[in-house]
Amino acid sequence: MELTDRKKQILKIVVEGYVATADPVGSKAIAEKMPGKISSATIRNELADLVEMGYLEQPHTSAGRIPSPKGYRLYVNELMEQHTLTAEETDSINSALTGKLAQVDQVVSQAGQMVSRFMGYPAYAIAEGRSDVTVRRFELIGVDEQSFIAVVMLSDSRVKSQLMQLQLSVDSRRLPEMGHLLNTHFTTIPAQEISLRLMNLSDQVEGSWFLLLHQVCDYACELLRQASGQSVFTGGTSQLLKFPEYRDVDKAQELMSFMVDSKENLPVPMGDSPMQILIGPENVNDALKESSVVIASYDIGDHMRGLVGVVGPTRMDYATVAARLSYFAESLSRMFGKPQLPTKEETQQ
Amino acid sequence: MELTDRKKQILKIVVEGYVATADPVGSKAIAEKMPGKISSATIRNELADLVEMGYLEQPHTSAGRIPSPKGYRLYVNELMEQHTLTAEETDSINSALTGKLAQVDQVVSQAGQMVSRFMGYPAYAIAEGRSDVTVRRFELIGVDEQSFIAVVMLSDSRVKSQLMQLQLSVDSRRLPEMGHLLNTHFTTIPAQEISLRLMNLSDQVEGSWFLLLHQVCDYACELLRQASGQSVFTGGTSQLLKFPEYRDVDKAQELMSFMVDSKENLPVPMGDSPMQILIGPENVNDALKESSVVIASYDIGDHMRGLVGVVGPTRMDYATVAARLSYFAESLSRMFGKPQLPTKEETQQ
DNA sequence: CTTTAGCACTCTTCTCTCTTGAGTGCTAAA
DNA sequence: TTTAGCACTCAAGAGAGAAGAGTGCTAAAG
Repeated sequence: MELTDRKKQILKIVVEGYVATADPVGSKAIAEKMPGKISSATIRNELADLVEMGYLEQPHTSAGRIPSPKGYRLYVNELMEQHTLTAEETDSINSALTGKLAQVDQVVSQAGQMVSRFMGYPAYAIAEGRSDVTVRRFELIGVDEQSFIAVVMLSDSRVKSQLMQLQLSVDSRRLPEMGHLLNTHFTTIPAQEISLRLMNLSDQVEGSWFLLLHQVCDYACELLRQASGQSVFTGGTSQLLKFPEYRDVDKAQELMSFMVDSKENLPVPMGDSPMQILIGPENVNDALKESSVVIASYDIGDHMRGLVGVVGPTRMDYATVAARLSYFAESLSRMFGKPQLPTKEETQQ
Repeated sequence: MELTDRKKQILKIVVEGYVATADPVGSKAIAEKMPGKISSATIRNELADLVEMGYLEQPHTSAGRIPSPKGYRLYVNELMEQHTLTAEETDSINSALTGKLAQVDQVVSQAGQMVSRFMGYPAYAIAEGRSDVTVRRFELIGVDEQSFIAVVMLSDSRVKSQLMQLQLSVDSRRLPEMGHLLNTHFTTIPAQEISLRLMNLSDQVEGSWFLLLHQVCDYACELLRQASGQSVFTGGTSQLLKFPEYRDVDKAQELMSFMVDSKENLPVPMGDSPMQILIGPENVNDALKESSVVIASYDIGDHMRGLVGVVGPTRMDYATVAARLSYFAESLSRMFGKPQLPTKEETQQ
């Protein structure tokens, strides 16, 4: 059977009607929205075809039609009109972002909540870890006889620091020397290597100083470990409850606790496309089989990517969500996409 | 009318029965749990008295009784038996805490979720800000011709650092000099003062270096601002849905969005008691009038306090929650209560 | 004066049935 | 191929009846 233009148009009306009201759409309502005068009977014939082809479903014999996942997919791929953002929409995204631009880390952890607020759906943000992060530089700053600050600069240009106690009172004038030792032996190597080399040094450095090195190296390893693990932040899960498809408390809780407790299993985009839409059963994870996810990725620093995703019922306003989310992701790319340190090439010019 | 021991005992049975099952408790069930043989008719007489006195309520004429807020209050004040934690309970709290002890900031932000997990109720954590935090020390570390690291040590012993770009290429050998300038002019003073003094310096320092000072001072002011504002973290709000009193999606959403969007209004303890229980209408906030809150506070650093709270239906297992929460708070006090830097007195001994 | 047994009464909850109305599928004519 | 007409289906809502838990009251017993 052929998928005529008229069939497509009917499908589009059904999707948009159902997205707007959550009620199955009947032939009469469709007839009114179709250009030209077509009777509801004709529409019914077409609807029957669309059901047969798998683009629509009927909840029961005497209800209107609702889109099937396949129907949504066709809608998203071909029928959906580009939603152009209003000034209001872009403004509210911009203003929220400009306030918080301080630190990359913070933005990622807040992105989930921000996205959720703008989209009106639960959302999440993932910063993918990189296993190739190393320490670029150590710095030790003496504070008093019993404490010092360890500053660690990572190869992804993030800087972390922590106050540390000295177990034994030692002459802080030797701190620069220890810093030098750290910089010569423990930079640009992976975490496992750090532990190894530290062991080798245990003979060459006297006890109390070795403890200091140990403390700093532990801290560095912890940072590298954190950098290599991906971090996931969810936000606005309670927005789920406003959708009729989650009025059933058990369904709502299933998805909510999935988003909170099994964050790590939230979908990440396959391939390189900057925006991806997963509809209902297209999701691998059981908890999402009746929901849809829209994902957009953005650049962080040099070669890193982060992603933001929106979760909702399959009856999601894909056009609006996709437009807003991609704008949001582009904004983040614009803010953090450029390397934070100028590269060698740029410096030379 | 007198509140006899027997009446109290009946009240206790009603509270504990209702807390366990969420069903109104009938006279027959009570009679079976009472020591000695007392008929259900006698119990009914007592129940009628307890209702008259305001300790119990009946949802409708032919249902059992449920405790009123006043009844819960009496239970909490007098009747509740101290719940002693099992080894399992303490172990799981300890093990979760020991893993994350790295940084105070992180613990506060994760405490909400951790508490929620252990209690089985939604929870929150607040770190109260202090307005008297100042910068104790600045440190500038050159990275390359166009960037440096600003390290700021605050008077509450926290250390923060950030990578900064230089607008103009300047000789980084003068960085220590700038650091010295910052340390002599901008430490131990409040944020407003920093802005003021910076203005005064604008003449004395040449343009590009002034920009650098500006950048660092802005960062410091932002940190002080953050330190003075209180931060609130909620966790496990989706746990609400498992309680029958929140099966009504609208009620659930009201409380959930209150906990997420109006975090700042979550109750803080009055007075000095380390543990506080607010039952139903005792809560000031409308959104909490039908819920209860258990709050415990703990020490951070020298003279600071943080707090953790649990939110749930008035039908809450107060004995268990109180015991676990106070243990949790005590553990945090133990970990962070001691000043992170030894005080002068300790050093001199 | 307190406790108890007995019994009618109340009120929720569950189930079953009936009604209503939206929407369909099919047929036959245009 | 389109349309009008009509019988049919099914969910949702309203009522009615039955079941069951628990009460309140009364009168007798301790």
